[in-house]
Amino acid sequence: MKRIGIKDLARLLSLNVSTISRALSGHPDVSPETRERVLDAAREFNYHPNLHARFFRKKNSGLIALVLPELNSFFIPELIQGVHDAVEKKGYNVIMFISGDSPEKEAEIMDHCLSWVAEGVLVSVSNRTVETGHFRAIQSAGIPLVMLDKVIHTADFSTVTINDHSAAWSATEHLIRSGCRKLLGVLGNPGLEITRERAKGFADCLEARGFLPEMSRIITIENIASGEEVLMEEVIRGGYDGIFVMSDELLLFVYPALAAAGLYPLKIRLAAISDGKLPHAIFPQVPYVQHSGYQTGRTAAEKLLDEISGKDPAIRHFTSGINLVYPR
Amino acid sequence: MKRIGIKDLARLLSLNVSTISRALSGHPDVSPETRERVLDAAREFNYHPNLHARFFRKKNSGLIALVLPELNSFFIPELIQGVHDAVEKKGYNVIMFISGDSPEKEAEIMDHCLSWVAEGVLVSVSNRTVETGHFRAIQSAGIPLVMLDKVIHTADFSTVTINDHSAAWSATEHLIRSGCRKLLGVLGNPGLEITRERAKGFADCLEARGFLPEMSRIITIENIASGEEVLMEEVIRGGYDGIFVMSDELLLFVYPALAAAGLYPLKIRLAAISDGKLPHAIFPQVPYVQHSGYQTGRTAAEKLLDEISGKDPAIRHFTSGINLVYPR
DNA sequence: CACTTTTACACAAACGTTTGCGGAAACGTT
DNA sequence: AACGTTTCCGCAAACGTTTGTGTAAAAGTG
Repeated sequence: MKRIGIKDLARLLSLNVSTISRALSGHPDVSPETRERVLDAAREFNYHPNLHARFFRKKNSGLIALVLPELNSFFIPELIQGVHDAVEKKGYNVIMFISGDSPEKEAEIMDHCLSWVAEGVLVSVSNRTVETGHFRAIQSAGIPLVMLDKVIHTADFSTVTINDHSAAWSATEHLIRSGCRKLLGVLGNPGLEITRERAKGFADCLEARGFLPEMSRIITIENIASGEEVLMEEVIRGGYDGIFVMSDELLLFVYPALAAAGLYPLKIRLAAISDGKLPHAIFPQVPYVQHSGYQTGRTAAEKLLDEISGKDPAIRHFTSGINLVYPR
Repeated sequence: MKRIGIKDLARLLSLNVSTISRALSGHPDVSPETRERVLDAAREFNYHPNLHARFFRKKNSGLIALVLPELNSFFIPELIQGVHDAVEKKGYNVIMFISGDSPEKEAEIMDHCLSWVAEGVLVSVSNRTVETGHFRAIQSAGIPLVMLDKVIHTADFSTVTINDHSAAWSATEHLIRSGCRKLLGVLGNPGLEITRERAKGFADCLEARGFLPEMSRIITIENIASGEEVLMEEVIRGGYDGIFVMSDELLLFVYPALAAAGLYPLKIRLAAISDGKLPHAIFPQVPYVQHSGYQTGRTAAEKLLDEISGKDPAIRHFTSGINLVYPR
């Protein structure tokens, strides 16, 4: 029942602890025979190194902290998977924190990261965060920090996002090419950079294609509960023939509302930004600009690992590739 | 830049390390004035306790390991959230592992849990796992282990699942009550307990309601790519007026296929088991029996915490509540 | 006042592991 | 045979924290 340690093995084999340690870590200073003896004993008594003791002594932790505002988003699982795959390959483990979209909680979590001696921090910033002091504290402790998905653009942190402007542009252009002449943009939380960028992409595309101001409109859905009402009122009054939907979360209620009103697919076209699951599930399939959560997570983690190993200490801002997916 | 420790504080305040430690942990053996001095200094030099050192000394880790086969499922994020909420309340942290559905990887992960001195392990078992030796190893090291969602039913481990039999029964009964007279069950991987239970619930309900064998059929979709073909062939030949869909993953392609063929919602009714996101997104909304990933994760984590604190060491099998959700 | 008790701190050991250093034995070279 | 080298292992310190024990000084007690 008692956990067996390096000392126990030493006693059992009448060797010194240092020899056991070196045998297990493949140090050349130990003969092949004793190495075998040690490995056999370790297996027999199923020895497992105490990582707390090891990391405590070696002053690193093998931990990458992943901080997320919440988990309900569509592409978060893929993001986690991407992070996980990247860090696992280098022998790191992931310790996960959830800020619940609270800046105070986020600050607490940063303290936790310091306490855990995380070797790197990946953070998708809470929607309500404006102050970045708690992030800076991490950095000034010498711990690399990379923001992903939901980011704050400053010169202090590396970031990985999808190219929101271009994604929105691309989806909008698809609507125009399909023949739409009056467009509505449905957007989320206006405080987020992601929203502003997508709104800008939508607007810029319209301007570039010669749309007059009265030929398009943007509405903001902040409260999902009352959103449907707001949406339908605008749709009925506006006479739109195309709607750009900024996210899966919004598509989740825009589609059924329009379908129930008999507007989709007959009177109104849709185009969305999505990871692809939801548009594929509804009928007729909604064209969408795909953004990969996996890619986002993976890129961010790899950049973080580069910073940890000192390979690329520069602050960089990545945008992951996007591509338009038409209904089959 | 250098990390500041308890010793540094001691030197700065010309106190002994033990006094610092006790001051920070609120031990009564330290006067209010010095406690204040210590706390002030800790804040000023932003001291953060080294958890590796602490846990190493105290022989616990504050870590709960969460082991999942993969992250693509619909209700996994909610499950994670449920686990997270429950353990966080007790001051634990979550360290996450992904087995990629490989039993070998799963065994490796169990070793990792031992090395991390996890205080408890939550595991959703890989689809391909048959041997439970690696789980037993965890237990014999004195670490509680609870299985959730995807479980193996033995007398050795506590489990938390949804009540698959009853959920399937309930969905099936809904179809019958709605007037369906020829039913198809669409099921997933037949190797999983979850599939067998849901198949049984479907069949048992039909039998109880007096359906003759020729009035229903079950098909198994193992490969999602070729699934649509299999499904449509059966549907066209069978003349069904109701389909029971076992999971979100399956609904994801059953719905568009039927809709494209003009069968849903006109000729065929659907009923599913789901966490509720997807059925809400499609139109007309599909009635579903709701199972909560959040509840599953939370219940499992709470049971685990009880076992850790010695409050309820008995092996128990929980099934979380379910309820039928009609379209609005 | 002489005593016991309490208060508030210091001292030091321990947790499991890694690692620089030292050294005996074996081997290789003249 | 005398020396230098290499091989293989032991010794002991160190990492940051907690905690049992020791102890002066202060406070309480009769």
